[in-house]
Amino acid sequence: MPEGPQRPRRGATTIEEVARAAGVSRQTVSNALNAPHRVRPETLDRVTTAIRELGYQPDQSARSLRSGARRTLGYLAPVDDPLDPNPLMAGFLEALVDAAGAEGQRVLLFRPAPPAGDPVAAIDELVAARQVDGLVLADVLAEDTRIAHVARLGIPFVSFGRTGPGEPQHWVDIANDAAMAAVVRHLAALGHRRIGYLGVDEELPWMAARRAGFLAEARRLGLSAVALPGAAGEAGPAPVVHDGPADVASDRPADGPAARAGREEPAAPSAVAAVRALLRGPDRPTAFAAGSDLLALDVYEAVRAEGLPVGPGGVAVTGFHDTPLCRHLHPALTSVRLPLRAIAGALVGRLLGRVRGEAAPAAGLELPTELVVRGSSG
Amino acid sequence: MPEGPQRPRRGATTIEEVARAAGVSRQTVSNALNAPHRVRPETLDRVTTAIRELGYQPDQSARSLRSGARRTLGYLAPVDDPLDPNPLMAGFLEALVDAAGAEGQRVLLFRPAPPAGDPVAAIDELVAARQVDGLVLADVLAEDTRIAHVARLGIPFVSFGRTGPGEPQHWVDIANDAAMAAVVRHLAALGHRRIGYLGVDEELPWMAARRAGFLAEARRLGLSAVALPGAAGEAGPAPVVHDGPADVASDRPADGPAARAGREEPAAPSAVAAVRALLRGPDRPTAFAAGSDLLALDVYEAVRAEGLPVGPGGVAVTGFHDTPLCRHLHPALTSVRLPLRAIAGALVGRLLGRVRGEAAPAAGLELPTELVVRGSSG
DNA sequence: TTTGTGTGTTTGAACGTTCAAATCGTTCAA
DNA sequence: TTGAACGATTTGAACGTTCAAACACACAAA
Repeated sequence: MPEGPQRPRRGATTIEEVARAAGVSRQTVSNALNAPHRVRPETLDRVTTAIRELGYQPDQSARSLRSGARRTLGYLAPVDDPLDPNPLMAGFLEALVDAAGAEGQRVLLFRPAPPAGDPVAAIDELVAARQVDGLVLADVLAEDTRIAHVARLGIPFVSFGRTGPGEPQHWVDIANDAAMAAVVRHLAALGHRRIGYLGVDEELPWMAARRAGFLAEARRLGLSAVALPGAAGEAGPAPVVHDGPADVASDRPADGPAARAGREEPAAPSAVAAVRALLRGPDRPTAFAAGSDLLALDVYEAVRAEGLPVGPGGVAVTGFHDTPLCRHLHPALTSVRLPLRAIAGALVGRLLGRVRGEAAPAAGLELPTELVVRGSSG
Repeated sequence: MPEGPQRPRRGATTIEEVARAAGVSRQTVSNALNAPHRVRPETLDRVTTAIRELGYQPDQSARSLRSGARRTLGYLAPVDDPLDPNPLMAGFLEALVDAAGAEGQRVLLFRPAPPAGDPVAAIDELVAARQVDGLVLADVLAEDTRIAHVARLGIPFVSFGRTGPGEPQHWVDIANDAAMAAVVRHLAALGHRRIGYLGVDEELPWMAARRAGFLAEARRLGLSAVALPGAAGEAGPAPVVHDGPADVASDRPADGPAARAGREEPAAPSAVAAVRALLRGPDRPTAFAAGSDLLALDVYEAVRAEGLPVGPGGVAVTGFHDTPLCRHLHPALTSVRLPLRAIAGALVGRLLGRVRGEAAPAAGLELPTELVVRGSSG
């Protein structure tokens, strides 16, 4: 059973061997790599050739030890509800790794040690061991302890998701409210005059922003709008309703992820029931915007249960995230696509700026989304 | 605008300071950390206290440089079709990071540089820079060039997904065929005698195994079975059909990921059409197993389009992967849950064994799945 | 001729840790 | 009493790189 050659884990080519081969000193090889402009073109050529022929690559540990630069960014994976994971994390991570790679940086993934690990402790370990130059955080909440902690530590960081007004503004985020406003305009352009919104977990900033964006734009356009909390509550608070230019009543659903933790199967039917009730009532909405693609499934179900077709002829439906699910639905689901590559690029750019000690931009960056129109509304 | 204290990136506590504080030498501190049994209990106590009080953690770069151990595992993220990403990658990565963390290892994420990057080159870079002790590969195909390459390099590796018979057997995988056989038994136990299967991308080993497992178990139980290629083809090859103990005809759909690359929207409707045709035909199946949760959506659509209910009373449906989607469908979708934490644990265990130079197990490891029964079949 | 100013290259030291070998006591067998 | 063996600890060196400073040389200005 041949297993390949004895692996030469130790003893890879060093800078010294390259130097000897090129007839120069250690440092010149180092310069050729890190500051080519300091090396005479002819010498550079000789060194480059030697590097190529010997297949040399600097040992990253030695580099880091001496220079202090780790060339690695840490990504703190959010600990989300395994039953309700953030639907875009996989795609975001890919984009992040690509963006980092384009800048010569690697991405180190880490998580609080389960069970119920402390993210702050995980950050401390990584930083104390000097394994990363900077940190990328995601799923940032209002008053997030992680933000306060990394700011105190003084390690460069950025976040996908905006931080509070009193905190450092090193964030990149999508314009959740504007995205939902665009959805409302899209539906209005199709002739819809009474539209509904189905949300969930409204204490999450991005969810709250989507709902707010929906209501604001509907009011601006003089549409009649109904916003449903998607959470399960027997009697529950009254949904936000306003007609025409009336004022918006405020409410907050009582339960969130905390209340739902530990459940085996969520009480999704109540969301369906709420939408059905609306569809049966007077002035039923002719269109529904959902706060996520998965929530749109509940809307589909409610619409069909009421014997109506989903789509422009019946009840139009839109989602959020543009997950692969959208294309597999019938009709395919109109959804909001996030510019993950742009987000990742901006995050990496800003983070490296901070790592290099450049002055930080005074404000966060808000990126636009793209509405992908499909059969469910077009 | 206060920005936190000047960050002390350089100048963190070193082993020397700890040694001084504890009144011992460098090496004793090192021993206390790496080989506590060599240190007298009383001394160990003093050192441990000093470490805690000074908040010392060894610099990972210095450690790696001297000892050669990187304490980091590389995960080569597969470059999958962005329109059809592997649905379990996010969950698998989380499990992998946790399993690695439990062994004191970090996970470094890397990808071939886009566009159209070469995975082999990406591996070479990482290995040449000595940034990882071992590699985890995923989505392994038959005759995968990555496997041959890492075997040749001699770097320890493991794969999620089995390797070919001529290759090293350092893999962990789920029993795709057994999982689908369990689905068939589940449906048979519910009284179904004629069942259908909807697959896609059957040249992928795991998809082929699911299909094969379905057909084999159906035959064993004497059921009548129909397996549909889920791919879009106008006339397409005839689906595999067998009744009772008859022999299985073979076919292969003409197009796969390659043929589908670059498309904006997939031709999913044809899968729906194929299922509908089957449902309209004589001896229509009373149950359908799908090769993934997303494919189950097509089955739902087909069943409803034929005016039948999804569920035990009408046409039973099952999926694969147990994604969050399952719980949001109406009725909720019965699906096959993958033991991601067990897989990750086994992979990390085997990989570290190889890193330490222990003898490799002679064979791969196949882990069982779990059937989660929900409304669509229960 | 001397001095100054670059440009390109080399040399010595250092980064923080662990390895390998040496040292210092103690205990036990000869 | 010697010395062999062991356990606990220390010392010197090394891992492979980059920093900081020194050096060599060419060329222009005084």
